[in-house]
Amino acid sequence: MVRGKTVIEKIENTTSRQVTFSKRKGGLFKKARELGVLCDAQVGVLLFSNTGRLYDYSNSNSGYAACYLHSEVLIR
Amino acid sequence: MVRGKTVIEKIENTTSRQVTFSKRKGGLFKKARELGVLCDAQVGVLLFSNTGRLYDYSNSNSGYAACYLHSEVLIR
DNA sequence: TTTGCTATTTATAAGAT
DNA sequence: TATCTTATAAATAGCAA
Repeated sequence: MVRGKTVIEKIENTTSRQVTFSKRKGGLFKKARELGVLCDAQVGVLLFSNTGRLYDYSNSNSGYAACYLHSEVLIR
Repeated sequence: MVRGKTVIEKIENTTSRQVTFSKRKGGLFKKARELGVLCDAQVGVLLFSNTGRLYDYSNSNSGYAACYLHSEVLIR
C-alpha cells in the first residue's frame, strides 16, 4: 500500500478517481472541522464532484444558506 | 515535538491558537487544491479567523465572486 | 503572522471484501 | 460504491526566530 509519492495530477481511471474523491472529501471535512474547533473559527467548504454532485461542510449557523448561495455562483 | 494525541478543543492560549490557525489554514488549502486536481472537482473554502479576518481558497473561475457572496451571508 | 526543525501523530493508496 | 487493513507518505505541535 502507498508505493510511492502521490503525484498531484488528474486521476484518469474513473473508479480510482471516485474512490479517492470519497476518501479525501472525508479528510478535508475532518480537517475543516478540527480547524474550526481548535481555533474558534468559522469554516465553510464546498465541493462539486466531477459527476456534478454537491457536497458541503460548514460550522456556521448560516452555513446552509451560505453554501447555497456559493453554489449558485459556482455553477453558472 | 508533538508529545501526544492532539485533543480537538479550543486552544485557549492566544499565541498558540494563532500559530495553529496559520499552519492548519495552509494545510487545509493544500488539501483542497490537491482534491481539485486529483479528482477534477471544483472546490471552495472560506475561513473566518477568531480575529475576524477572511481567508479563502477556490479553484473555480468564479471563485472570488462566490467567496464574496458566501462571506456576506456568513457575517450576518 | 509565517517559517524552519523534527519527533510523532495522521491521512491515505492499494488491495480485498 | 463504501468500508477494513496496514505500510508508507504527509501533516503538524511545540520551540525558536
